[in-house]
Amino acid sequence: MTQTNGKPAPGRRNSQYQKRLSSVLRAASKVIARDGFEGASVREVAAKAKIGLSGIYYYFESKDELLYALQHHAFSTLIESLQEKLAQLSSPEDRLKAVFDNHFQYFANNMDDLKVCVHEIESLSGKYYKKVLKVRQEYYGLVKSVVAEVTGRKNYATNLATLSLFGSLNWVYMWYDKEKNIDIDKVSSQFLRVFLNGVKAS
Amino acid sequence: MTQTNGKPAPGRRNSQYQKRLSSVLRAASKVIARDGFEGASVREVAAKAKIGLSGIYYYFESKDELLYALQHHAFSTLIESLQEKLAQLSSPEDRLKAVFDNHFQYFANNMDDLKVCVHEIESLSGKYYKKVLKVRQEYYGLVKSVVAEVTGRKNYATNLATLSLFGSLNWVYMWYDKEKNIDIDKVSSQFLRVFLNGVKAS
DNA sequence: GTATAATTAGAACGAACGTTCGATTTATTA
DNA sequence: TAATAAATCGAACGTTCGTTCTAATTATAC
Repeated sequence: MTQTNGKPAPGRRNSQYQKRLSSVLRAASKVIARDGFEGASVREVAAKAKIGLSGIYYYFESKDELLYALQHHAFSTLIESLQEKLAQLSSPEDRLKAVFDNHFQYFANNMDDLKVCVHEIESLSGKYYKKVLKVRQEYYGLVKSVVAEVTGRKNYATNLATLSLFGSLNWVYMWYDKEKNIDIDKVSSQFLRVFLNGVKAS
Repeated sequence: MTQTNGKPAPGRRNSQYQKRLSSVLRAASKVIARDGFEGASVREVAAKAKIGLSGIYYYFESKDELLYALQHHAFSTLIESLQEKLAQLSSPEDRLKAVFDNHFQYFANNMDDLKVCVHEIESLSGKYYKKVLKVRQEYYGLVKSVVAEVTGRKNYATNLATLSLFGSLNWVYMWYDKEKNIDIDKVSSQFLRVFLNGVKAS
């Protein structure tokens, strides 16, 4: 299940195909993160991926599908790695810490992808939007259930707290500065502490 | 100081001029909030404002200046109304409550404007970007000082807490549903409670 | 080595965009 | 009412965009 679209099997040159495809994805991530989806041009993505303009359309049927692939892959990875961490933890507070750490770690290692996920949520429509919405809600549901373990109830307040939490996490790309070598683990711990104390006291 | 640009004085028909101008701003706010700045077309803004395409350029010198006017006005209003509220309060917790309420009230009454402020921060460049950055940082500094009153210190933790707070507030437009008649005051109280308990316990 | 499929390259399309310009209409002044 | 300024309009310009198509190239298979 490494394929993101319905293209015919790429034969034995599979490894070359995959390398090209992921270089296109990496380029797209960079350009879209910098210019926004509407502002990003397929021409520049192609140039950055060292491929012809029309070459993009051998790997993706449209600019939309490119964005879809980026977002879907990022959310899937986030969910997968979070579930792996959660499977080994039982204490609600440890599990909540895993939520924070998982998100921040993914952010630290894939800033452009996460920014594209957060900032271009509404740039898709139709089937692509629906598919991304589904995994996004899956991720949201997962986090919400962990928050509910801490608060002890699945009520409106827990729901709002989760939304507040997502706000905090999703805003990070706006102020985090790679150049400043900020310790992302400390940020995660600090965010966790404030949120945890906040919901426990309520 | 009702003028946002350096246009010549509009004579006695000032009232008509101002009405047109604000109808352009309202239309722009709607369209940009829905389609994003890059995706929004000046043609549709003009249509929604019931003016010719070229008429827009009588009031604004460029699409960029339009966005600048929207953002600068929104931040200025946010700062002004917050300062009015703060001037009458002395208790740190009451003042923090005023920060939440002020932001949520403005959001409730000007959703499109606030969304454009949050979502299109990076859509400007050059002089317009710098000017908006300035008022944005003024607003940030104001909120941060109130948070510092509650925590009792202006350290790194307070700084991070403020960033976390802004994330929560700025994310609201992504999930708030006007149709569902959500009580925005309750949302504000709930967000305040979690944040306040969080920073007090730390 | 020849046929077949996978991949790339280049040129071109129509559409939409922000902006400009000159003419025209509407309002104000005297 | 005549002269002046403010405001609006419609048409057009040049550019960039996403996408398509066909031909060429490269790798695989027999």
